[in-house]
Amino acid sequence: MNKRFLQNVRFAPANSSFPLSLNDFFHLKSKAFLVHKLSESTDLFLTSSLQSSILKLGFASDNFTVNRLINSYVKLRETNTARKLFDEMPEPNVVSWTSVISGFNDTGQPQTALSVFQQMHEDRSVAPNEFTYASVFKACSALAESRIGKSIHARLEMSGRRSNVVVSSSLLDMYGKCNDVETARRVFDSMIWCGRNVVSWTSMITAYAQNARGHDAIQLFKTFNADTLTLDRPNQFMLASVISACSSLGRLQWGKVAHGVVTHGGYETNHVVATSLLDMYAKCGSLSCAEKIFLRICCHSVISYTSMIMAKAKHGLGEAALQLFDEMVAKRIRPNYVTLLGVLHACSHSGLVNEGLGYLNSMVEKHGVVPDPRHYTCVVDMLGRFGRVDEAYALAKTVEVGAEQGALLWGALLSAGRLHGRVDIVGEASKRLIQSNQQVTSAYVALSNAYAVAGGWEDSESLRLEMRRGGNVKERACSWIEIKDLVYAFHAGDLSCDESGEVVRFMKDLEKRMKERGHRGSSSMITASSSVFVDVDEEAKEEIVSLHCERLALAFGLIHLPAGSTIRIMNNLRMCRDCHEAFKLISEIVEREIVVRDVNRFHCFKDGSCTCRDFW
DNA sequence: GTAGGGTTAG
Repeated sequence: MNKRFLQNVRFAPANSSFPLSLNDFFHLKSKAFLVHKLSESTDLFLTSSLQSSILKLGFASDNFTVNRLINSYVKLRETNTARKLFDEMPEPNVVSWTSVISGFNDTGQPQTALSVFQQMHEDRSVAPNEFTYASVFKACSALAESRIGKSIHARLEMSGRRSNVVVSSSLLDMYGKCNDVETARRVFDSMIWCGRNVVSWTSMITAYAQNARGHDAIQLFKTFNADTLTLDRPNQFMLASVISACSSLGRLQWGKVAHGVVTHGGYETNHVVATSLLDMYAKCGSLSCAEKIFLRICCHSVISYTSMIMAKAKHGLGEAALQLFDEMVAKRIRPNYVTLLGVLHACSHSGLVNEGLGYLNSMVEKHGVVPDPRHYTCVVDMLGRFGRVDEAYALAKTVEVGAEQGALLWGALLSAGRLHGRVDIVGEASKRLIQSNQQVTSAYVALSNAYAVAGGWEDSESLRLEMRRGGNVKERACSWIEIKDLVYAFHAGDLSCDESGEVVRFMKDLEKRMKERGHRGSSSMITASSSVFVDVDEEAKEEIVSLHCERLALAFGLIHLPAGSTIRIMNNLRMCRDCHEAFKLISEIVEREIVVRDVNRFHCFKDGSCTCRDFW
């Protein structure tokens, strides 16, 4: 062996599992061998050793070899070294540019990826190819940056370059992530010319699922399965998105069917699929199934723990959620901002107010998570629910917030003011919402009612007039219940079900029993029940606390309530400060376990006729 | 040689 050559190769420490055999050293002069080793390298020490050889052997000016070296560093997430090599290239080619762009994407630096693309555009010496465009659209997706994405899309169209399935998939994914579902669909439809594969179908299903178009997502999944042109079968990516669509619709039966497909396809052990199933069961009211899935996950992540914490929190099991959080921290799984939102949510929905404040104040110090407006909104909501409205207001005023997140913050305060009859707080929150052009209709209605309650009828009337002139029409709130595999919908103000009969009798009985137990919020149940014509109650109906449908239907079946009544009771119970206590009591009355589910995120469906059978 | 899709909040 050439002694001088060996001096150029850095050797690994004695205890390292260095991936070059003695035999390999005899081939180190060969460019093909170096390139081959680079593509295999999963070891920074090996890649840097190979780099030394490349330099010494005079391959530094060879684009092909240097590109391989750049790719090797990119795979090792050493983007700074990759960038340095790139910057030193006298004439980088399109692969060099694209490798660097894709490297920044893969290491969570999409902004830098876009700036490299911009530099490439200004440089003008090399034209981007399909690979470059696919990487750039991916960067735009990560940033949800539709303005830049659209201009690059236009540049691609003008270049006359034919799009392929990968470029089009990344393009439609970008539009989906930027909430432009219609353009995403147009791209998907245009793909009939370049062909579609399981990735493009998944991207479109995901675009629907992530943009509150769950029915369209499921419809497209059905079309995919019926499509005779594709030989692809649903894989773990597609199933995770379909399950997410079922969650967003709150359709337990569809979710169960999707679970069947998961089991049939052998994807139950995939942790992303399992997490989406967990979330689906929790959102569709079946906490016990969610827990079963959670216990089966062998390799837990921050997301699986966060989903389970959130599930318990939403089902009113605050202490169990906090216990799970402790377990997660003990396992050294680092919580993120969503986990802390779950923890605060747990405190908020279980009356653990001081604990919640403690978590908010120690987030940075203990978990390294800086509270953002969403965390403050959760705490404002928590303080407001438990009557500490002034503290909630004081906290809200300290939060620096944009219009969109401000709507949530001041919306939470508005609810608190309304719940506790604080006209001043309702007025303040409503004004802020109207000024920032957010939730204007809700704010007008709340403010008008607040004036009316305080006796300011003229102010109230003039506000209503102003609201009508501005064309602000209140959308009708809608709730629904799934019994077996059929869905029944009920609109606010719809009096088709017997309001004054069995529902009110049931509520009065519940109120009596709660008073006997010393609970104080019960009077608002009947107030809400009997004031369905007042706008403030219409507002309240948008913030629905729902019950586990199937069990509840069975439960209420025992006391012969019509199916629609359950929805009325749910809406009325939402007004009750001790609603979890009320649920417990109902469980005892009907001798069935009842699980609470929060359907705030769900969207009004239009088609109640779909059943499990025509889904699959 | 380089490229695309999935799960967690409100």
